[in-house]
Parts: sequence; C-alpha cells; structure tokens
Amino acid sequence: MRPLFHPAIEDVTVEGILYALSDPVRVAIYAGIASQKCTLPCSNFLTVAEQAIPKSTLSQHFKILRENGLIHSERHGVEMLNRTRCEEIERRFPGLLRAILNAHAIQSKQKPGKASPLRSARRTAR
Amino acid sequence: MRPLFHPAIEDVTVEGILYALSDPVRVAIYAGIASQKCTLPCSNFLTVAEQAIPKSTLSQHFKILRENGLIHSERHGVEMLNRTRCEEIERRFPGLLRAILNAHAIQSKQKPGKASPLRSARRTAR
DNA sequence: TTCATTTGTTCACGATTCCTGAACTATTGA
DNA sequence: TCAATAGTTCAGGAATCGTGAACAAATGAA
Repeated sequence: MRPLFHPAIEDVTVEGILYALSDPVRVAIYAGIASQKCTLPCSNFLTVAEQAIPKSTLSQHFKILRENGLIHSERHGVEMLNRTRCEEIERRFPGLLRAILNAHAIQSKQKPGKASPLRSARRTAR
Repeated sequence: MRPLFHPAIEDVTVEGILYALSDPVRVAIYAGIASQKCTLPCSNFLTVAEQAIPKSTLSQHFKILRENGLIHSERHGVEMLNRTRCEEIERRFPGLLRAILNAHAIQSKQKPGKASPLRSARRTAR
C-alpha cells in the first residue's frame, strides 16, 4: 500500500476544489466531515443519502478529496481517520468553502427531503 | 439547429455550477464574460491563456456553461452573444460566484504569469 | 505464533464522458 | 445566388469513471 499523498496547500487549486466538490457523493462526504469536530473513518459513509456506496468507489472518492487538498487522512489502527483542511484552505481562498457549503445547504433546504438521486452534474438533465 | 436550452434559475444546482467552473477553459471563459459589462461572442475565446481551442470544443464548453445556468446566450445576427446570469445566481446562492472568482484571482496572481497548461483537475498531478 | 476479522487500497475492465475534425445550419452581405 | 462568417451537431478515438475481485495492513483471539 503506497503512502497517501497530500498536496502542499500552495499546490491546491480552485479547479481541484470545485471538481472534487462537484460530485454529490463527495460533497456529502466533505460536508459530513466538516460538520463534525472530530475525525471520521471512511466507513462512516458506506451509505450516503440513503444510497449504498461500494467501498472501492468510496475509496476513490476519498482519494480525490485527499489529492485535491480538501481532507487529510491518517491511518489509525485498522481504520482511516479523516479531517478537513478547511483552515488552510480558508487562508488560501477566503470564503470559498463557506460559500460552497452554504449554497449546498440552501439547495438541500429547497429540495423536498426525498433525497436527490445523486446524479452527477456531468450528465445533462433534460 | 435546435433551440438553446437555459434552465430556470430554481433548477440550477451547486454541483452543476462547480462542475462547469472546474474546467480551466470554462472558468476563463466565464471570468472573461463576467468581467465585461457588455456581452461577448463565443469567438472571443478561440484562444484562452495563449492556447488555441478548437471551435467544436469551444461550442461544447459554452453549452455546458449555458445548460448549468451560468450564462445566457442569444443569437444576434451571425454570432452568439453571451452574458452571465450572475444576478440570478447571486440571489439563489449568495456569495458563491464571488468567492469562486475571487479564489481564481488569488490563484492566478500567485502563479507566475506563464499561464498554467490548462490541465483539467480530473487528471491527478504527480 | 497463526488465523479470522475489519478497514481500506489497488487492479482490471466495461460504461460513460470528453475532445475534436468533418459536415452541417443559419445569417449576412455582395 | 454565392461566398464568408459563427456556431452547432455528429462520430469515433482517448480519457475518465464506477465497481467487483483480489490484495494489504492492523487488530484481537486462540
């Protein structure tokens, strides 16, 4: 198992942050971690919005969040503990994460709680 | 040529906005339009960051910006005039676009002006 | 120690999406 | 009517995504 890669904060890009958070599963994961004061293991997100996520898929999502600088992951015993890098990102891009999470909160408040079908934004609606 | 689709503002999603702006070419286009008071034709962006963009590719980029609610396009004679929908989006997701454009300004200020190679965030660096 | 369990990663491959040259549409002006 | 201009649409190869299967690492029990 190769060591986990965490980019230096000055190598974190806006495109990377937006890309990582443009997926409904990943933004749910990120929001979940951000809302906690403590760290969370990956296994905490085996179901997201009432939908099961295969663990290999989950692992890839965490990798994308990690390699785009949004979270820090550290092995602790048998599990991986994840925390956000929000303070660093806030210093680099003030207000960015807050605006994104706030927009998400607005959107999920508007939608009927029935949980959106986790459709990727890449697939055009219509 | 089928009529252009513009989503209603209440159908615009955060995921869609983040996805559309997670591409370096698209965010450059959007920032270009947003920085002008007037509308701009697509052909204004046949080169972005000193790099030529094929016009079919450019057309797809505009389509993604349009169908995710970021811009409004209207035919005017032989060309397509584009303007941002920033006021509507600001009402729906306050502060979001400002934070993103601000973060981009910070990033491009930090980087040597040599122009980043327009690498998509999807491709892992390293 | 050895073995089973748990948690997550890596690999491989089919499905999806992206990029772009070629062909096409629509408008304008000569 | 014809040429030129500005974009769109289509098709196919390239790249990326999603996921089952196999693997790796740590723990605890026997």
